[in-house]
Amino acid sequence: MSALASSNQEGEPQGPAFSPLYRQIKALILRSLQGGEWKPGEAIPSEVELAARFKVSQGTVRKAIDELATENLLVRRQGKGTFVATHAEEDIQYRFLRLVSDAGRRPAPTQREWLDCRRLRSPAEIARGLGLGPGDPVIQARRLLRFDGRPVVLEDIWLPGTLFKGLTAERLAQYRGALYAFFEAEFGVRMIRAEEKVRAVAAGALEAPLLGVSEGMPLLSVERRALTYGDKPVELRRGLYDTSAHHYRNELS
Amino acid sequence: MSALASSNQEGEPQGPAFSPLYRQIKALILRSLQGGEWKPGEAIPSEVELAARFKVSQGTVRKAIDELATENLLVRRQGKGTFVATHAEEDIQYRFLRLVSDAGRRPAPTQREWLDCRRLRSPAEIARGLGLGPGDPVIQARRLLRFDGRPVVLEDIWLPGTLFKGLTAERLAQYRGALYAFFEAEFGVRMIRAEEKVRAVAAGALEAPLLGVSEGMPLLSVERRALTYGDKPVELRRGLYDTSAHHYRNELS
DNA sequence: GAGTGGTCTAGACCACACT
DNA sequence: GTGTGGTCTAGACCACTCC
Repeated sequence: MSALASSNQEGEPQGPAFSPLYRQIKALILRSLQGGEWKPGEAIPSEVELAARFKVSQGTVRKAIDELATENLLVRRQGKGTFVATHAEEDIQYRFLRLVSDAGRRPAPTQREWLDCRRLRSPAEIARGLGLGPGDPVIQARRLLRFDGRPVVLEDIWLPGTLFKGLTAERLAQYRGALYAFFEAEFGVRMIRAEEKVRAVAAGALEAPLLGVSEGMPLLSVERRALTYGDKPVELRRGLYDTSAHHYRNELS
Repeated sequence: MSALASSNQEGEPQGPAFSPLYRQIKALILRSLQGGEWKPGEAIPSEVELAARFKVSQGTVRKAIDELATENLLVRRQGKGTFVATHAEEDIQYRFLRLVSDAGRRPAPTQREWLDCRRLRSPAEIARGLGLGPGDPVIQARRLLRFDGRPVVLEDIWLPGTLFKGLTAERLAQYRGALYAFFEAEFGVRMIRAEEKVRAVAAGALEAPLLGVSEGMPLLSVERRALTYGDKPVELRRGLYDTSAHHYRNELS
């Protein structure tokens, strides 16, 4: 028997149904992750250790970890241990970037150019998307991604100012590697999942020259809302993709 | 002990690594699904029954079914049984349609209009995508989807002629419900998963009037390749979406 | 109450990585 | 060899559905 909340004895009539033990364990592990007890890239305690700590069987811990692994919060490595997922991993970088060259290669941007980075008071729409009050400080940055020298992606990024204190254009320009790895290492902000809204739009007079296309040219507009633990939004992004030699790839199942 | 291929005793030096029992069970269940032993919507035998049939423990069958369930091939229903997934289910219809109204509603098309349906010899590009020889018979159909009366999606669909014998414009027009449910019920073809390539394009002179937009207007081009068992391609689709009041929604994780 | 999937346990053994 | 995750088993009990 574990020391955890046992089944559903009594309780309010409209109780939240029934939560199996392994989900309670999962919630505990999640809290440790969120609280930073184990840092991204580090190993968490072994299954037997956790089983002992929580006073449950190894199988129950396993099932909790299984779910966290399929949610990409943990990574299991046979023979080595279970590790906190990180955007710094070579093969996980640009995990959220769905852009692929028409030849099928999944390109890492060959060049990133920061065009702007400023702090300002949040416009109402941005504040709403980030769950902030209107007028709260936000950081806005703009960058251009090139593939094989050609500009393909123009992105505007909004971040909550309080979470990303000290973020400057210099530090952005300096960092090599994926942006989310940077956020993780420098600000302790982990992107867990994201939602995107994709549309076709016409290139505006301001953006067109940056992407090297003519005004009115169709571009892919990709609005992203990235979330961290507890589904808290921590980034808004609006990308304009030139899809004349690339496309947005998606798997349905 | 089971009667199945036991671990990796000897074998060719470059054996395919190691296949756990539950994966072999999974493969067997998959074969039965593919062979039509259980039809879409029907219940498969209970876990204990399958365990007896395959001479393994219930836990092993469970793990096999677990994987098939996460791949959306089976659906578990506590207390009732495990069922073969079907596109005919109310809440699974339009499972692959990522289009959402900007208000956030996930619309079932209020009207579907078939504009064309013909048999022809496959163009080279289509044949390649469907894994056919050039000149093999294919069916091409075109339809328009309306939401709240407004045309939003114009789709061209290509199907292998041999798999969809007897498909006519009349039968298409007659059927109510999702297209994939129709394919499943009438031709025994089950769509398992799909890949999509999304781009922004300009409305052409021919398509623009059908969608009620002006020529040159940016549209979302969605190319889909749908696969059945064994990753065999059985449908190509090219949709043009008017994204002025709708968008393509995607979840990243 | 009978049957189904869902949870939890305890223990044995296998595959893999490090040392 | 030791420790880690991965597989497999057998059995008990729980939650849900239907009769």
